[in-house]
Amino acid sequence: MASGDVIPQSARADGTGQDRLSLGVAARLSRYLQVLTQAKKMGKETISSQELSDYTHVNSTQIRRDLSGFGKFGKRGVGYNVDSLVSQIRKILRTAGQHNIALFGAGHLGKAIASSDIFADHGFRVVAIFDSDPAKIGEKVGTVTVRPAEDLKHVVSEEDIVVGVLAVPGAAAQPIADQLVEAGVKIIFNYSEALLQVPPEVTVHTSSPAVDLLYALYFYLT
Amino acid sequence: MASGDVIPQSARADGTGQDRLSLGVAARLSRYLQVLTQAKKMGKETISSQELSDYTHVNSTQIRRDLSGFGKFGKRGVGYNVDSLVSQIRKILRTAGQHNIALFGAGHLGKAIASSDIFADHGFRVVAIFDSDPAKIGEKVGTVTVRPAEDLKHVVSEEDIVVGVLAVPGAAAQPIADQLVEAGVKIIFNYSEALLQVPPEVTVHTSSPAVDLLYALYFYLT
DNA sequence: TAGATTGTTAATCGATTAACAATC
DNA sequence: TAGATTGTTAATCGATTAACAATC
Repeated sequence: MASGDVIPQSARADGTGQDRLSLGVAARLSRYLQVLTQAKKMGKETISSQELSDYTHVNSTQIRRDLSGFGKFGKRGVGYNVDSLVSQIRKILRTAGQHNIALFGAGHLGKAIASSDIFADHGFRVVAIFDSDPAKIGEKVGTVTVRPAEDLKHVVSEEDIVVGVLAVPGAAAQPIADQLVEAGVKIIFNYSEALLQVPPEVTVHTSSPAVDLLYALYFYLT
Repeated sequence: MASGDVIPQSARADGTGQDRLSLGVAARLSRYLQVLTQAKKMGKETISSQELSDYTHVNSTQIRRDLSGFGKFGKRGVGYNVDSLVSQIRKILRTAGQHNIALFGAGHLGKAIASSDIFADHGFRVVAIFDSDPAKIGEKVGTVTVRPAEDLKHVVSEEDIVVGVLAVPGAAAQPIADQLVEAGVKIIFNYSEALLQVPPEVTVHTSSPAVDLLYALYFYLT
């Protein structure tokens, strides 16, 4: 009834191929990738499982285990080569390519997202920005021009967009989600606080910084 | 060496009291809280474990299990009362009160955060905003005036701030994190892509929307 | 009552960790 | 060589799930 869940099958993390990764392995590999991407920017050439552990809060044994399931990527006594580990993980996650995303909402949040490196670093490109406020149409955000909501369907198919990002107020989120679904978007990234109703084949990820904060606070308070 | 990790002890989720919750239970309870808060806004009075499951992507049996460890909060055949479940979970997470947060960076992202309900809904109040750009000092963001970085230490102790939120470019993040640590902040919420080095008693949470997206994409692509 | 949903059990599966030989 | 760190094993612990009696 609600957001389309990701239904994983049992997975073998042994690198033998066709099976899906388990939810946990896929999530952790994504996190390693984030740290590695950043480590690369900082000019780091190798990284140990212990360093990765410090940054991801994942046990170092588990990191070595996760990685060794797909090959012998490390050098004993040295660690992992950052560059080659990045490409290995990208290959495993099959996210080596470029992916186009559409952003909805050209307010402060939308502008922050469009101008940040966060998505760009991982191969996501904001190729279209929409807003329902006529005053914002035509405005430039970075190199992209804000378009009216009516263009959505057309742009989604034209530009091969699979991810829609909602940077709008909670009250506006559901109607836009409906439009995205109708236009064929399969992944919705929801930055509003609204709970979205979508068909089961669509995945909704709701960003929840306050939830993360509550969680961090619990361990601080106890 | 890196971000301070949260080191949980073994926990009994049986409501008998003093022990810490496990990482998993605390994380899930936080997510239930987010959904319940939103459901309440939408005027919902009761909610079933199945509905909670639809929105959180957590198995409904596990939700009932998580909750029943602390008491019999539900009514068979009916579900859980939203209001009372919110206060029960707040009690369990010991986050029933107000918490003050300091925000660093008055750019698009900072403004988006300060004006959103996301933190406010969960009892977090942005009581101070800092920026290192002299041009921004004195500017109003919502009801809060942007202050110079020099005020940081003074404000943190004055206003009883435990959480610092970084909404600054990656290159600026580490020096500000250092200042926050020096001022006594114990939880840093990092919206930049930088990897932060902090002492072990400080918890860093790095927001990683692109990582979440990579992860969602993997399951879409396979 | 009939239908729905909780609370709980029992069985399984995956995550986690310590330890250490292999080896760079 | 000596030190460091991987790759891997084995043992444990917690998460997950199906199933169903209890009961609203």
